[in-house]
Amino acid sequence: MTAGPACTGRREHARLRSVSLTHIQSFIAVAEEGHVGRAARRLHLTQPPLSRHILALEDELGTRLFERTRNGMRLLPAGEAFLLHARRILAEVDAAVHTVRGVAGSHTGG
Amino acid sequence: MTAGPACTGRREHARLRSVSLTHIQSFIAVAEEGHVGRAARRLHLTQPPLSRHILALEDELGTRLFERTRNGMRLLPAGEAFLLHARRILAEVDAAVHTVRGVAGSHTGG
DNA sequence: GGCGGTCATTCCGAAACAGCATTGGACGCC
DNA sequence: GGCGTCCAATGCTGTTTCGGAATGACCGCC
Repeated sequence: MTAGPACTGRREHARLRSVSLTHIQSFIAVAEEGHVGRAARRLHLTQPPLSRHILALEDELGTRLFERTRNGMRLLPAGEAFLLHARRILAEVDAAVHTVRGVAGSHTGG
Repeated sequence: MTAGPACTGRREHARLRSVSLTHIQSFIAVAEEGHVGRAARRLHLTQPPLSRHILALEDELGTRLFERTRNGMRLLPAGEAFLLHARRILAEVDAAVHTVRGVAGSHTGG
């Protein structure tokens, strides 16, 4: 038996061991800006870690999300598909936070 | 009052600086198990970090999500509201991964 | 009063992360 | 064709974050 966590005995939510909201945010920024460096500034980050975010995401998904051109990054079809989901995920998180605050407020503050 | 990075100069996706998919996963596990320790085992984790995840989430949301009883953790209304969103978020992530793999496969594998 | 079970806290070592400096590739210019 | 420019990728290092063992605090039970 493997010694690592690869037992797969549990059927939790599959792996999202690596996909993080930070990576998703980074992906969206790069997709919208078309440049890693510019997206980095928008996120108050520097270029190298942002570049690594994208690489990690692509590695996790097993597919290239962007085409590297000499003008920057262009979305590939897989990237465009992911972008739709990515936006929805962040919107869901936003909604979750908002909802909880609303519920809490109505219960504590009337 | 908190003097954090409340500049809000950028109107990105607001803050989700702290809310992470790991925390959401932890929250769901605790909500379903009703015990931090048991949820920890299910996640192949130990109790202290999991306890911290919940505390961090509650801190981030500004509200208690669970009622601490001597028998474990019981969901408060705010927690129940968050649970619905939490499940949807993870499902969205799952769908995103699935979709991207599908798109990539159809483009590379024919 | 001792015991078992629960979550919260403290401390420490390891892994992850961001940033700096640099490299490598592609194109335009002269 | 060599050189400078613009872009992303990589090596390396300091810092931060994170997980885990041990411990504390609380409560019911016997």
